[in-house]
Amino acid sequence: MSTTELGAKAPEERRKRILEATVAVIRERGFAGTRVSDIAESAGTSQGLVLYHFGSLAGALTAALTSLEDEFYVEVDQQLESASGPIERLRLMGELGSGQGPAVGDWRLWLELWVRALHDDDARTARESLDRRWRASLSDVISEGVAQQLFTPSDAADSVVRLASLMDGLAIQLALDDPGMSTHRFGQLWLEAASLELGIPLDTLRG
Amino acid sequence: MSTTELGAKAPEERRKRILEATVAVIRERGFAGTRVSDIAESAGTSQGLVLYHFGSLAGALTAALTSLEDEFYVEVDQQLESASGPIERLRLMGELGSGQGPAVGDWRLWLELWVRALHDDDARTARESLDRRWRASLSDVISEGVAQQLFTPSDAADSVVRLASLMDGLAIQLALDDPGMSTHRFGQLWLEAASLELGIPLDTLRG
DNA sequence: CAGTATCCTGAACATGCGTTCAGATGGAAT
DNA sequence: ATTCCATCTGAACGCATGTTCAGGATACTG
Repeated sequence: MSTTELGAKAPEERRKRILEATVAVIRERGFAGTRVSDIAESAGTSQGLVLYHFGSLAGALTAALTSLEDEFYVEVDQQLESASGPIERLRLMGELGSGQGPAVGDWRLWLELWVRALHDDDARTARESLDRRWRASLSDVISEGVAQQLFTPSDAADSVVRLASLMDGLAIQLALDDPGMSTHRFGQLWLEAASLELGIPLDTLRG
Repeated sequence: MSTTELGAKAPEERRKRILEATVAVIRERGFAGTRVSDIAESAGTSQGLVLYHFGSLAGALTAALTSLEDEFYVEVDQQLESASGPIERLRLMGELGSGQGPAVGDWRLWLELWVRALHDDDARTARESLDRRWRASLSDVISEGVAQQLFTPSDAADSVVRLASLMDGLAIQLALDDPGMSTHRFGQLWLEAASLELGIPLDTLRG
């Protein structure tokens, strides 16, 4: 019997813990405010180990970034599969964005990512691919709706960009706790925009 | 005759130079990346003087923030007065946002401000008041259009929030040089949204 | 002209933080 | 049992950077 009960995969467990801790700290203190000691403390290990696994602070931050990316993809796809029909999928995307449903993650992380993308290339490509992916999903839903003659956008591509951008813009207020913004109002406003953009009666969309 | 040709206001000139330098450095390196030495170098003075005038790095950053706020107010009001009629004013706001006209400032600064607002109270209140002010201007323009029966939004308040948020969202892509986004497309997309929201024929809006 | 307050500088100081490193620990292989 | 390698720790190192400070220069004042 070994003295540890963690089994053979202890090191990788540890690595994963550090990764999660890194994300947690970034969420709290932002990319710029995250220190190696914060990560170590949050993960319950030494600073040395963080550097051992990721080489440097920047390495840990980048690793956290891609880990986040993966989570995002998995969660969005999983959620979208669970819905049937373009109307319901559209509603779901509104909820995913507003964070009502099982949240994709805190919008504050996205703000942090955007700013980091201004100065860091890894962040730039990560955010670009996340955005592209999200817009692709939205585009798919809209195409589906158009094919079923439920949606009648005057220009589907433009509507995709606008609806995605609107979500980002609303997200800023949500992330900053702007008075007058709430997850409920977020969802409301976004669905109304979708109704306008895609020519769907609001009642239909609200169900 | 004094040996300097700067006149009596030399100290305040100097202070102003430092303020402008601070804004410039923030624009380049972000809030988090701005160092006292950067400001001093950019302003052509010593580190000591920066601290002498603003007490601390944080003080300089905050001062730059409020200075930015003032500039914004002045420029927006000045621009909006130059336009006549709600349609033209709306078009102007689109241009102001996209940075085509005399730019309000780089959108990257706004991104920086948003993220700083996550962790710093001065930034939080600054950005909130900037946002409120901008939305108030937009709201005024829309009210004017409604009064003249040019605009027919189903809910003016909601349209204000959506159009302002859409601008923020588009701005992110512009700030990050997203492929597929440009100042021209920014203005295009935003005006189309305004057309949808306010029930204005596109031809009218495009002039 | 003398005195004083304001403005400004460059160097010194203190500290926080990323990184390095010498070794401890423990399991696997021989 | 001995060796070896991966894993992990805590301390030490060194650098970057915000802040302090002693003093010089300049401009007002009486």
